[in-house]
Amino acid sequence: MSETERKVFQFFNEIGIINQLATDVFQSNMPDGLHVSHFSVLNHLVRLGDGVTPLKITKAFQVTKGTMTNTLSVLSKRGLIRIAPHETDGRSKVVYLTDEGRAFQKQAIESLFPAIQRIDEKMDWARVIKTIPELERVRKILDEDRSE
Amino acid sequence: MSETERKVFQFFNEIGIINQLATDVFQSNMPDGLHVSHFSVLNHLVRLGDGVTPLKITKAFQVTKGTMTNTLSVLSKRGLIRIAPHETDGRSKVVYLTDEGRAFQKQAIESLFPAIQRIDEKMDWARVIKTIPELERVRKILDEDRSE
DNA sequence: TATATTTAGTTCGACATCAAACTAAATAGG
DNA sequence: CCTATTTAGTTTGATGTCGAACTAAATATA
Repeated sequence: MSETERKVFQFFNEIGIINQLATDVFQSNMPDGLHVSHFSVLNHLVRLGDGVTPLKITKAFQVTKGTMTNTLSVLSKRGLIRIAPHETDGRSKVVYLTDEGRAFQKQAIESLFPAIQRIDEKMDWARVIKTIPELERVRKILDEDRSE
Repeated sequence: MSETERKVFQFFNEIGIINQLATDVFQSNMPDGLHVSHFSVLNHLVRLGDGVTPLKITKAFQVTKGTMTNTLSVLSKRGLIRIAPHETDGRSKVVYLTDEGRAFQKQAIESLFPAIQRIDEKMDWARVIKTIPELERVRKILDEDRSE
């Protein structure tokens, strides 16, 4: 294994650990029985707009359709989204945020601010932010590779 | 939400997506019924040395003891590790790699080379590698924050 | 138009993971 | 020493996720 290959593995390893640590912090701030995945879907709908089909969300998150069926049904039972039949396609459905869903998303994000501030002194956010373009590049390449 | 906060969320979001895409590639290269988590434990033992207790591995991966019990029992049933009683502590055990376990780890890593080469043209590894120190810094800060 | 194929979503069985309760061994405090 | 507490690991029930089989609707093709 070459030095470059070793570094590449280290890169993905660091990514994996950071993801796990960050997800754990996030998860510990989720209320009663809600999972990060539920928040993620709500967040997606807030940021990119609701009124989309389950399949579109499935594609965005790169999960199976069965997983999304489950996630959406939990959100729906909680009253955080509303699932309506599709106007023109009898196979399909359309997902809408409810007011409760929007409120939850907002509150969940705010609940993270203490954690961010806790590590604020140690973290040099400017440097962290500088890595984003490169991460975006990597993400896009991996994403293209997947769909080819 | 400030611009910096927005960027911070974007950073962790990119990390999450990259992790998922990379994990999926990795998982699709795992043979018959083995999971990335199984490989990760083997890899950990190869890199940092075997002959350690389950609890130590549990701490390293930041999973619950129950999860590690399950992971190790799968690896043991597959003959990839050997679990022996602890010499001096009757509550504890010691985990050793078998030859099969070492071979599997090696083969699993090699199985990734095609995927790496596939995206090699598009990816500027030098730039990717340059982000590692910053990722390490972030990882360490999150890790310290967790244990405090 | 009638049939075949594709597409959207659900269901099912398997498994990783978690939190919490539990067992057994080691250690601490009296 | 004896009891209480801590520690290492297992077990149990719940849940998120997956892959594969399935249903129903839409579209393509003949």
